[in-house]
Amino acid sequence: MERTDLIGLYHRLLAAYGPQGWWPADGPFEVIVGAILTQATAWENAARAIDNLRRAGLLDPKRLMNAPLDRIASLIRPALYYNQKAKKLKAFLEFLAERYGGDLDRLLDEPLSDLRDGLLSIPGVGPETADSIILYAAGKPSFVVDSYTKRLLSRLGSIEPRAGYEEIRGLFLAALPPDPDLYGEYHALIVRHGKEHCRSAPLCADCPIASICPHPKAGR
DNA sequence: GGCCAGGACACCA
DNA sequence: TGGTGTCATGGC
Repeated sequence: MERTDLIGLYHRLLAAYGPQGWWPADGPFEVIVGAILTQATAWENAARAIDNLRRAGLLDPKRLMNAPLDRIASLIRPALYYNQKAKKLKAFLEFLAERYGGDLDRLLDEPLSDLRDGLLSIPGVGPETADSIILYAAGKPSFVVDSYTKRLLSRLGSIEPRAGYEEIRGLFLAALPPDPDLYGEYHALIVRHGKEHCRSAPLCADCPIASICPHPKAGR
């Protein structure tokens, strides 16, 4: 495996795309709702679902907690897998109520590792969703790995195609200073790049990081 | 009309 | 552990 200069990669992406300003949300609770609703779903569809919740006055922990499950599900239909995601939202709110008396600030003030363990204990919250919440809602340095991240590092030869989530996250944690702004911008840049380049195997023509991409068809 | 989005989980061998 | 099916909308 080649070792990719992850700091250098960050600067290349930043130079190519500019700051992305993630997460697109108004306040930590909206970040959390968005993190769950965007699972395996285009952000535009998740955003529609969030708008529906907002118009219904349910973008609030207590009010969403008291809303019927089928009411939530019908509002978030655009977000795909809406029945499952309605249950996931409820599961998060039950966790928040039982462990923190419904106080979101108390949850987000937890030390990073405790916060991560707590979030991962919630059914429907896996590592990517947990790290998104830790990073973008709590503002703590936990790197978010998604399918774009995995595909990019695999393309660059830094990981085996079957590398697991924690292994990939560990590469970034080891290479970068624990800066939430850096992590947040980096993840957003990887997503931006992934949407626009290298979707299918031999691509990379006019790719902004082609000069460090070992792929034969990279236009270097 | 098919394909795929900023995953997680259950089930199987 | 790793592979695979399920969930089930909307835009291109």
